[in-house]
Amino acid sequence: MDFLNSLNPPQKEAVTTTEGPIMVIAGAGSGKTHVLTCRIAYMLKKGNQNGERVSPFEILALTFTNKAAKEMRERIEKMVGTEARNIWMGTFHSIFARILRTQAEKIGFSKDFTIYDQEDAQGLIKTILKEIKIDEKVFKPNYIHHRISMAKNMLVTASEYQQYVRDEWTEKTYEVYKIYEQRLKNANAMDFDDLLLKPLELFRDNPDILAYYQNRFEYILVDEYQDTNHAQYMITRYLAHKHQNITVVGDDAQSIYSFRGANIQNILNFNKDFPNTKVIKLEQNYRSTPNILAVANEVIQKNKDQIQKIVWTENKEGDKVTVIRSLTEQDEANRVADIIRSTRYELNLALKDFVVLYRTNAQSRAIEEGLRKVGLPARVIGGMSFYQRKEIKDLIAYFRVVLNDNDETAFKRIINYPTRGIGEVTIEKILDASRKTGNSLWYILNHAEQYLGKGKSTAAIQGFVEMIQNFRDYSTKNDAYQTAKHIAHTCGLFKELKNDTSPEGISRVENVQELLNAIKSFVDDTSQNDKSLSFFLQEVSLLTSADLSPDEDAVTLMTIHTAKGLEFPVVFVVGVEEDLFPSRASLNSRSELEEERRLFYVAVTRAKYRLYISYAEQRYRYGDVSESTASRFIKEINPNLLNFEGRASQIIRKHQKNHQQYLEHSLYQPSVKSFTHVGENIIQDEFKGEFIPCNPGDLRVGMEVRHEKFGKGKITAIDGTEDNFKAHVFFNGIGNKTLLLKYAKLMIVKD
DNA sequence: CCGTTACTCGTTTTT
DNA sequence: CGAGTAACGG
Repeated sequence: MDFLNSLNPPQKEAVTTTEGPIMVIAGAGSGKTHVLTCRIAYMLKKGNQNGERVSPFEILALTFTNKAAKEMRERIEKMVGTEARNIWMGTFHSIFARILRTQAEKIGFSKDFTIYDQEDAQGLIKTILKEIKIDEKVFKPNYIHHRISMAKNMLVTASEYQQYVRDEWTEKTYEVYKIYEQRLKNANAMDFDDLLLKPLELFRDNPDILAYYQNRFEYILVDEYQDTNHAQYMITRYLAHKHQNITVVGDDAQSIYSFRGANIQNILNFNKDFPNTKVIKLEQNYRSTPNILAVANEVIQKNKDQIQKIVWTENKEGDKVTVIRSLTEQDEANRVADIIRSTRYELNLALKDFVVLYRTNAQSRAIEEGLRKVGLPARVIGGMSFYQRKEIKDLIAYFRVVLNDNDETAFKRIINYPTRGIGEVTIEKILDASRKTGNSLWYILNHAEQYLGKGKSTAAIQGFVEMIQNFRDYSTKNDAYQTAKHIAHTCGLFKELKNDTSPEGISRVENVQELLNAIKSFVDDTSQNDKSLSFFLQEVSLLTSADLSPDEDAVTLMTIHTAKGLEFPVVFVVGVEEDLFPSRASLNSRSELEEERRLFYVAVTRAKYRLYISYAEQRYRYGDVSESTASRFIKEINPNLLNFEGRASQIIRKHQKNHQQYLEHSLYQPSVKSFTHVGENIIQDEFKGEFIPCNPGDLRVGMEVRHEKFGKGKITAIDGTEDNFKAHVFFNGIGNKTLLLKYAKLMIVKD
């Protein structure tokens, strides 16, 4: 196994320990993906520890994005060949959507169930609010949806939710939740949360099915475990129950999705559920320079909730981290553009080696504009993704109606788009009739005359019904692409869009064409055997912004959340200002503030060679200017690690003062952590052993040392020459220090 | 029934 | 500022 040589000892252990529960705490840039890849390749090629062959069909690997899965699969394929294609690998959502499709009847759905995205779900909630006359100005649909979603994540069903009702809010949520679930079911639709909930229901009520999957998935791997929610946690627990061969990989310091229900306790409590868990820590970073890492370590150290670990590196020193202060956000964008323009030649980098990261999608505009002005192409990831565009969703709604005649949300979207004389009043009548009689929308539409009488509207409806019927017939005789093309040209959408000759209008036509192309290549894809339109829609509805990656050479712009798991030679983190990052909404609670800090940690650790942290003193908010100040996260960094761009001396002095004040007066306390037992074990490990005196020459990067004054720390780098050896040491709760070995009496910690 | 115009409100982050 | 909604006139 030649690739084992590329692994350090803990990595090797994580790869070759095939049996039993394992938790890998993988610091940023510690080769986590490499380990996962090698681990699977190792099992396939070499078999398990008992010397048995492992088949790819027995491995289930759950990742955070489809892109991560795709990349991992490709890398494994390079190592072991085409059998890699047979591994079950994907996001929780896509894997279980696939399983649900084969088992849908068992839980009262048909296999062509529709997946409702955020917009669909919220739209449905909105109509429910209207129907039961709850003021949507007070009880915001998105907020209600969030509460329902959280409840679902916690496996609280609508009827169980009743016991949590204590005020007006929970009461309304309860009312809506009940109807919402009913309506989803009637529509033969599931929302994102259902894709995790329904499998659990399926397993709970069908022990034979559970047993089947438990047997089948002998080895389970979960990546980004720190961002799994309770439902995902339960799924893995169910599935791993029989074989107990579960490997979870994660980094508590990179847990940034609690707003989506991610539960950090999953990682902290893992070995309660799997008592013989082997904990492996990967702490050597292969990505970033010591300077970048020092900044990251120093900031994250301010968090109370964390598993103690020290990420260190042997990489070359590199440049200091640069802090950029700008007057306005335009100014900020110009500077970023300027730096990219000059650095790309200086460092001989491609444009796609640069990334600009921000806290909120809204910030992308100014940066885009700044880059455009100097002629640098930019690629904005996220925000409104392709499949969320109106014209795309419109066409997809036609597909959905053709496949699933109960899909209420899709019906409402297209019944009068393009306009065909079926107005609001008429639609209301139809919905009303459906609700009153309990008949489906499709049924009412088919018997329009009976419910609405004869008239213009009824004729229009009959025309619509005929059209859909025609599409349905067509779809049974033609493939997905032919069908899609036929629908797009016949439903009037193309005609409607072509009327608009503005640049945006033209781009909309192109987008629709692009969707058709995507379906064509889906049909032509030989590695895919399910070629139905239905399967295409399923795949499409679970795409992430990170999943789309055209390979043009352009500067990448995205949110920090989207950047998780990626790395770039040069990183700009922009808008690092109070009230923006950390977000104003997070200031009320410690845990939310700590999540912001973890987010900052994620941002910083994306950088390989150069990192710029930028803030502007003025920024547009809600259309008018507002003043802003540097984020506390900047002040938490030791100024010795930083370079200040612009009116330097003045700013440095100010910054040093800030930092000093911060250390003296702030809430900052050396880390006395609140740990669970996992954390405690890890801490205890670090405190056992004795100290031995040493000569400067004995010290190596990665060693644990003890300093008289600063206590215990880990060497993150060594430089200087002969007499002047300097060690960069990261001390627990104190941060980075550079020590002259001549003077510092360091002791090696021996275990 | 349809399209235009005036107003309100909001920003976290996304499978 | 811009998206999304309510109100109005054709």
